[in-house]
Amino acid sequence: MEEQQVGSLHFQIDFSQPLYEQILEQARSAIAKGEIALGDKMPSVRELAQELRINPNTVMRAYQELERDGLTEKRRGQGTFVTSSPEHVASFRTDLAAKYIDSFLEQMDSLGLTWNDIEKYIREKTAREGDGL
Amino acid sequence: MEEQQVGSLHFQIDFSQPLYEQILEQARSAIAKGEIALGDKMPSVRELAQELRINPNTVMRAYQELERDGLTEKRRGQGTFVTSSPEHVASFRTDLAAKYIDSFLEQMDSLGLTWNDIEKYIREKTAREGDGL
Amino acid sequence: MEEQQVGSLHFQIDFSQPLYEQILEQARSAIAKGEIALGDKMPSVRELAQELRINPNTVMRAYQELERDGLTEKRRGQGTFVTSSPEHVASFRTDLAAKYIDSFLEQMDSLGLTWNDIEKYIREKTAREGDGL
Amino acid sequence: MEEQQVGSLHFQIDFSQPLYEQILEQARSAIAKGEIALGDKMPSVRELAQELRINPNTVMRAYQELERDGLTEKRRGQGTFVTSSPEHVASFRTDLAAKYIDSFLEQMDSLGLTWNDIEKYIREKTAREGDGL
DNA sequence: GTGGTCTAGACCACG
DNA sequence: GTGGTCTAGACCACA
Repeated sequence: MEEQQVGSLHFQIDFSQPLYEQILEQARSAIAKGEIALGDKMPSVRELAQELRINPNTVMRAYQELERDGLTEKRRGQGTFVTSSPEHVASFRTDLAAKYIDSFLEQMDSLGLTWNDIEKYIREKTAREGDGL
Repeated sequence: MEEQQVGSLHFQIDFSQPLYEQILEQARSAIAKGEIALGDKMPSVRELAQELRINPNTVMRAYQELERDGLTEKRRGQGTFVTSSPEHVASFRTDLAAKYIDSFLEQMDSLGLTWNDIEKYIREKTAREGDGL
Repeated sequence: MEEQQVGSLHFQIDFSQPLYEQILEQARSAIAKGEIALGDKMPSVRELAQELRINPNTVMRAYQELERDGLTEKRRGQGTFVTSSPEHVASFRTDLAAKYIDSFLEQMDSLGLTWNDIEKYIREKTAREGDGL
Repeated sequence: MEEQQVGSLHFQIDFSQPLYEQILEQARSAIAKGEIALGDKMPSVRELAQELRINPNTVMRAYQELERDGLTEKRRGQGTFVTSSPEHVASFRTDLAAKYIDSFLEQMDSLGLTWNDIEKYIREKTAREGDGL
């Protein structure tokens, strides 16, 4: 239940999953949802490591992956910045979503469930939560 | 692209994922979809290991998990059998599906995608494939 | 001047360039030139680290990059293997070569040299070395 | 895509490479190609730093390197000037070109590519671009 | 045995 | 100050 605010980002990490993956995914999500603006400076590797009380190498690994995905850019001696290209973000989002959806459909198919079954579940779930759960 | 038929089951394994998980999931799938009938005998650990050319311990681990899920039962001196209770299978299927769906919705939400976006993607995909691609 | 033979590979490392890059490039080269056969097992991370007397993490970083390039595959608990797909190797080689050539042509252009100048230099060089230098 | 005109020179810098190297190379290129004439005054360190909005130390480092290469001279109280010796420029160009070519040939060799392969690629590329692409 | 993750702490290049 | 590379050494999951 570690919940941390660092600059305009907030992180929640637990120790049952690789830390660098959690940082990666939460940073990705913040960028994809626009919670951190295009062109903005990310927290520095050291700063983030200190705040989350983890090793800088772990943060760096996540940051390298973000850059490989085209979501951030490093500027020597200045820090890490969110890409200022909306196209990069959009195409990344689309690609990842497609990957997630396809693998989800495979999972469902492996249980013998059809798209109708899924829609039904979602409708029920929405109704339940709409009722104030 | 290793594709193997063992008794009434067929397996497809690749080495970039935990082997025991793949066996587990593919056996689960066969039971959930009725590809192997309720009450039927599963291949023995040794037989399956030999056919797939993997370590028996790896198969064993998958079988233990299946039994813990209530999908199979061991009978002393006879081997491992698919449960003969349709209720077990049904409830397992529902639980797992709910788990998959919830985690999928979380993934989508982390990318800032709504249920409408997902439906649109699916419709397009279905159309594409329906056209004979 | 460290020169090392490890299995069918040989490495030569110096400390004026990132070690992981040197390992990466020399392993790439061995695969591209067929010095290690498709499908063959690479030295394990630990083994290579021990032979080259460097840290396993450094080797691992190079290996991760190789896998990202599609030149190797990891098999859990078994080790790292050269891809068995000749297409992967061929396309990797082509892409990388194109990248090298393009950037070389830019360098030459920045010095105001034309393709003819380059050919002339090469012809002279070949002649010199053919003369037994 | 920062593109800047400073006096008779123009610079294009990105932040994913050492800034001082980019300035060095682009200044070199301008001198080698005669875009700035022999004996001409270079922009002052301060002026260039201001225009490119980078740290003066960074520009200084590039200028020191240029002088070490014999391409420029500092004159007390007057500034930095392009050398007025065509021989200096010519020999520098030849040396650097040789260095580039040799290292390029090594790269190609590490991929198992011969001079013929390279020529073929170049011919195709030229054809493609000649067609008006 | 294999690879994967993480820590602590060092030193370097760049701005 | 920033990120980049490396070491030494620990613990984990998988086969």
